[in-house]
Amino acid sequence: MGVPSGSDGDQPPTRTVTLRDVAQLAGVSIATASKALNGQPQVRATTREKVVRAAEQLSFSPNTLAQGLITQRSGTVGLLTSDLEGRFSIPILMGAEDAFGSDQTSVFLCDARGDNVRERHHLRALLSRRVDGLIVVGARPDARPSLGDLPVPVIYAYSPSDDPNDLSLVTDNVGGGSMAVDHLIRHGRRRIAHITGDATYGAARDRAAGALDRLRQEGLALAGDQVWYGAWSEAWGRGATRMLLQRDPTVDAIFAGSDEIARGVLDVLHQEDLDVPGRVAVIGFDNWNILAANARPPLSTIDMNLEQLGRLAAQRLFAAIDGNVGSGTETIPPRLITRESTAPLD
Amino acid sequence: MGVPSGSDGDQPPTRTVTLRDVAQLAGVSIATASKALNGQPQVRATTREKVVRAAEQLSFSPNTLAQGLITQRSGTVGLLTSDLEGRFSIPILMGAEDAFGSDQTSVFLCDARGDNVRERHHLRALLSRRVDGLIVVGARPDARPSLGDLPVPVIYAYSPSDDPNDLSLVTDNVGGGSMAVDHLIRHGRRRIAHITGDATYGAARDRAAGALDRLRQEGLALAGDQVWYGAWSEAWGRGATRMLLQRDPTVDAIFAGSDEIARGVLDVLHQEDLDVPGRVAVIGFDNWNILAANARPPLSTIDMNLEQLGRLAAQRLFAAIDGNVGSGTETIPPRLITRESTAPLD
DNA sequence: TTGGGGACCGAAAACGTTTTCAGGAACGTA
DNA sequence: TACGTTCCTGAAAACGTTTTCGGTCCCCAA
Repeated sequence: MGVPSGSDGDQPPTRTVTLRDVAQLAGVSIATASKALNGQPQVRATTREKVVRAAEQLSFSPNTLAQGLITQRSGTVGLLTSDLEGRFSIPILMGAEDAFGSDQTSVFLCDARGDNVRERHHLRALLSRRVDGLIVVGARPDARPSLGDLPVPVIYAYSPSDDPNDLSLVTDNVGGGSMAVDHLIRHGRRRIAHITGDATYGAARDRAAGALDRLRQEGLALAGDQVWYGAWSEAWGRGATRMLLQRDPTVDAIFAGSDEIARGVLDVLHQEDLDVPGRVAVIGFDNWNILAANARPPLSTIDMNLEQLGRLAAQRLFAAIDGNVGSGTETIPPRLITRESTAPLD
Repeated sequence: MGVPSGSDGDQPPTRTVTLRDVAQLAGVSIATASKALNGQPQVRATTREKVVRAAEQLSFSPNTLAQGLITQRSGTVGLLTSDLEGRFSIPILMGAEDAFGSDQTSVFLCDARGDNVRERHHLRALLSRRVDGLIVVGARPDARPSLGDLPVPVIYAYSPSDDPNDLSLVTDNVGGGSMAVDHLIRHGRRRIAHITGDATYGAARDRAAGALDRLRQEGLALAGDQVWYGAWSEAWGRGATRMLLQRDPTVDAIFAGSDEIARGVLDVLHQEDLDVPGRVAVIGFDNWNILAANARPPLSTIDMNLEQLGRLAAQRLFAAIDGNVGSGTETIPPRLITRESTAPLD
């Protein structure tokens, strides 16, 4: 277990091959070797060929540190997230990584764990590494303090910056809420209730606002007479549903503020022998696959398009690096995922 | 939305401050400035003070690219994961990031998405960036092809390398399986069944092996007469439980191969009005918090200590970078999480 | 007064690239 | 033959550090 051992082929400490080696093997100067490999036009086709072959033969790989030093572009960006643990950072991060990966930029991942001093520490490190830009991914969709003026462009994702001069990308919770309710209405539901999470989250209030808005347009009242704010948990979903059924047994659809809550809702509806979606339709929020797709029945839900948000953040960052800095808040539209927990009332 | 706008204070294009500026302000040479800031002894206390003050005043931050160029250490490592999406990579990644973050090393995150050519592409990029080492995080706990001889040390995490000369860190599935069954036995259970996932996963077979082993020690037979291999899904948990109850109604404990499966098991037990844990105890695997902690009742489970695995990977990589390269396979012990789905039979 | 030695400092080389610019070769034209 | 072009190549500077090594200054003992 972990036995120290010299690497297998204990070669004479093979210096990493440099451009000089390539040039030498190709019989040209370092300058032309560089130009040949970078596709500069002012080099004869035959010499370029020679150089390329030499580079391949030595399996040369240019030292990006050196390149970055002179071009003043490191080809790296920082991804500063406040909680890796949370399920929201990950898709954003995937989208961003994907968008960058197809370019030549590499991504530094930093997790501040919601700690401010850790964030500043990582920030220092990233700037010291001369990243070309950075994306700040928040933990919850409420505004966060701006990092202020930095020598590189910054994009805020998920949590918007509190400074309107920064560029922030956020999900559309109002739109999502109204989209969920719209879906239920289209399926003929009239007695629609809303159970959601912690009211201190802007996301909870926004989704509720969107839902109420859509109901009002239709001239409908909220079943259960109130928005059931509580916690982002399955247990709250169960508890609220019991109370709701007691207060208003005529409910025929429940919009849950998260898939977790929706799971709790489903659980109690089963206990009460209320058929889903025959008797009561249920729609969740987040499209957290493990919860939504495996529910019984599989859960219709609103997808916030987080991966797209991540990709867009990457694109906006590129633009900013190229000088097109933007500002303000851009909103990503959500997407309805229909599964079997919602169906037309017949 | 995204209106291009020059940055607020349109300062005269503020060149990033370099060591030369610090030296100049402090009235010393670049050399002494460097030595002063790096805590080299051969510099008078008063001059060091001057330099430090100048550096602060200009908020100097050393260019790590330049440093890396000459010290031949970039202070970066690559984290090459095959699927970010999967829930197993994340905790490992968190552990590693944490361990590195407390050091001065930054982490390049690369997601190969299970694609081989993407993996090679990222590998090239990382080597070009002169990372000091890298950690390869697999998607499933079966062996994966070695990356072969690289100019930097490599640690394989979760998925071991198929080359025994590499150093791999893996979870202990056999131990986990036996730990789960042991827990059930200690609670007086005698009719223990095992429902698990896809038999092509080494993890499934290993956990089953550990479970059977422990049963054999106790002279017990498996309830249901077989290991119920199937899929890593809630649906399979439900289906298998129904079959199991039909075949052997005397079962008093179920060891599920994953928390997802366990959720399905719980669901059917509730439908059948079999009290958990009064009548049947249930234990899961993975300690996937969202599923386990929110189950009804909260689910006892086996935690694979993935975060610790990530941290250990970071430590081993450090050691390797410092010349202490290891080889072979190191196993991380699992941990029992007891919640309310298991209890003594009375 | 001289010499030795310690403490401190700075000039310069080095890391591996890119880019500028001067110049050589080859060629066509007057 | 002389000259202007065009095409290609290479010397050298630059990027921002670290590190080596020789040098200066000062102090103290002989």
